[in-house]
Amino acid sequence: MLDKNFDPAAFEGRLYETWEREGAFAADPSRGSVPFTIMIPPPNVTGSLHVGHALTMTLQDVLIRFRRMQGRDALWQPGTDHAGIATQLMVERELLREGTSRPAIGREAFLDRVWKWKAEQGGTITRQLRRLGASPDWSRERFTMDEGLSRAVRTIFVRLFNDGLIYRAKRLVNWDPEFRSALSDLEVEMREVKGNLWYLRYPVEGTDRTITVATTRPETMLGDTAVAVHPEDERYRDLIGKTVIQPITGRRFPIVADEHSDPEKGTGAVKITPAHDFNDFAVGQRHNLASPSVLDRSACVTLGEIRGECQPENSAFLDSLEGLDRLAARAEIVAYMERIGALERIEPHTHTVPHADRSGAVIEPLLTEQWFCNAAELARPAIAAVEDGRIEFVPKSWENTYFAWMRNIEPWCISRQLWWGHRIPAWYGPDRTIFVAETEDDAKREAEEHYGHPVDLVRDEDVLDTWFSSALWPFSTLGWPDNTPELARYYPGDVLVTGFDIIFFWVARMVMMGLYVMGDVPFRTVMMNGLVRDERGQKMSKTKGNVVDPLALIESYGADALRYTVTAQSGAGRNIKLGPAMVESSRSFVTKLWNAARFCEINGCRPEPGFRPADAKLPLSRWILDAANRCAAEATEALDAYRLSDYALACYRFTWGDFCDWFLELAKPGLAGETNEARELRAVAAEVLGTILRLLHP
RNA sequence: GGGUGCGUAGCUCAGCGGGAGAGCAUCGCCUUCACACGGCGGGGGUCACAGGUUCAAUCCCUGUCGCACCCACCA
Repeated sequence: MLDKNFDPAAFEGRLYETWEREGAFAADPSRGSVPFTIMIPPPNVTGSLHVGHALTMTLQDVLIRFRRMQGRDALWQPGTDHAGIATQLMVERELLREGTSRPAIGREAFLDRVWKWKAEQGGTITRQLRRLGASPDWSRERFTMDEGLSRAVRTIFVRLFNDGLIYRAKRLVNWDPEFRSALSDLEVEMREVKGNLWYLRYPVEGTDRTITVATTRPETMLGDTAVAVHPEDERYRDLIGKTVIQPITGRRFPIVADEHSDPEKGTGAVKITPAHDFNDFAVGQRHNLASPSVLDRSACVTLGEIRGECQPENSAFLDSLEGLDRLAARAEIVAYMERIGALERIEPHTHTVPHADRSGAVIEPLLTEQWFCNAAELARPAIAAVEDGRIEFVPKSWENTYFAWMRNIEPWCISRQLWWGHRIPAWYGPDRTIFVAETEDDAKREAEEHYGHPVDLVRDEDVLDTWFSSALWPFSTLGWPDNTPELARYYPGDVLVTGFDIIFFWVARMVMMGLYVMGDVPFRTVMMNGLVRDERGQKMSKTKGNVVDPLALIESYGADALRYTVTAQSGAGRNIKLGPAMVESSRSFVTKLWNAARFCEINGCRPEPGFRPADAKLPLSRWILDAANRCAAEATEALDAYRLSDYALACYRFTWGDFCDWFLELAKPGLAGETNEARELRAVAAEVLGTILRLLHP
């Protein structure tokens, strides 16, 4: 006898173990059926399950179970990501707590430490996915730093390099001074900050005039190489071409005319610091200006590059700046300018300042040598693939977002000054000639050929952006570069399900790499799911304390209740609101279903081996069977079209409204006994219950 | 500055050219032998606002306001 209240905790774990043990989730290339592939967005290996995962993984699980039930050879490829920056940060913090640090223990020991951390924490997320009831083929689990996947990374790096699509260049990059690494544009987050606008007077040489520039970062004035004014600006027209004298260093540089200057902003005259500002860098290129760096990798003042040009009278002050943090230097410089009467005024000013999304540090644009990927070249076929419909987004409106970014894509900075990640397969000869090869031996051979004799090579210190290996996920997990049966069978995948927050980070780059390496798209449909918010629609964050823990919800209400909630809420690409109240109402549905099954059991409604639905005679039977068919058709249609909430609601309506409230209530009086009618009703009840269970299985 | 999405019952949302809907909440009744995590019944909306197209507009167009998010050069 079933208990009247369903206790999910007692069943879900046991049932899952049986499923997994019996290989119910395993894809089987030797099966004859048509494959159906979903690549899991690999979660951070040391992460834990949050509501966003709960949503996206549930939706994928619904789709994969649906196709599996249809007899397709369904592969849901699981795995985890090494998450370079995030993981390294966590381990570094742990080291700091122990009173040591990453530089102190050295690269090798540090990497050992991260692997150890991974070994300890690595199982958490996959355990939690199991608790959610997700059904990927665990026997094929991969990790982005597995030997196989690492080989894929090296192979593609070499290929892209040989094709001229990866190159090393000295460019202005987003620099995280706290983490001391370059970041890609995507890892930068603009935040509004209250600051000041300092108006600084620069004397114009050979006149008694000054020109006033406004800046939010006075410390960068040390690296100025020009003042720019708009060519049409009447106020400054006569000053164009004249020379200004930097008040602190005494360096001389021209006043140039450039469209970049906006007469409306500040004073209309802007100081140009090519080495520390992206716009200024562009201006510098147009006017052939030098671009001396005055901040080092920790964002501390370094005057090496300009020292020779400075006037000796201020060397005491300049010496005092050397090595100062940028903010300390800012204060000193402002004070100095005020002392010499060159500070016109200070205006409070709110502006958006770039921050590193992980460390939170203020980004300092820095001129450094980095590895870049020519994304524009790779983007061209990737744009075409969406234009001509080989890839379709659901909902379609996301295609515009994709296009907008892809059509204006900037070179992708792929090197990171981290230790945890795929080390760049590049070696340098004694004269800094670069040898890119899959292995050190290959590099040495190339070098020997180049120099005519064996030489010692030094390997590049940097590692690759985490997203570089993620971009290869759709084929690297299937064994590429080897020509495996899996690769032939499961590539390209069918649908990718993910949040729109990583459309550029991941989706776009998978398309680029898939087309470049495989000559075909990595998936045909991209289903975008929304972000999960709290019950009032607010973003969840630890500081607000409104984070909902999916595991707590599972404990209280059961995995099915949570899964049903997120599926029913997941309207096409829109954000979903999630809180205990909603899961609670789903739990009621689960209980309702449980009790319907219990009712059938109590009343002896068991599947009749000889029963055929077409033989049903009673109007009630025929009606419910017909309704069940319609519900099944509706559910299937909704799932085919990726309208998962419609699917969930159709099942809900039929189960509760039609089956429980009408059919079971009306059938009650006639269920008992051995009449033909009673036998038919019992068989129909069992039949329809079976349909419902199958429909709701996903 | 550019762009996207959303504003429909107290809440969450569906509908998207001709009857304003669902679930939850609420109210009333039901101490019924599957389920009170239940059953039956009821109340509740000038479909953000202003114009326009149409025989007809919540639905199409234009504009306004409000909310959210994305992109963008930190003067």
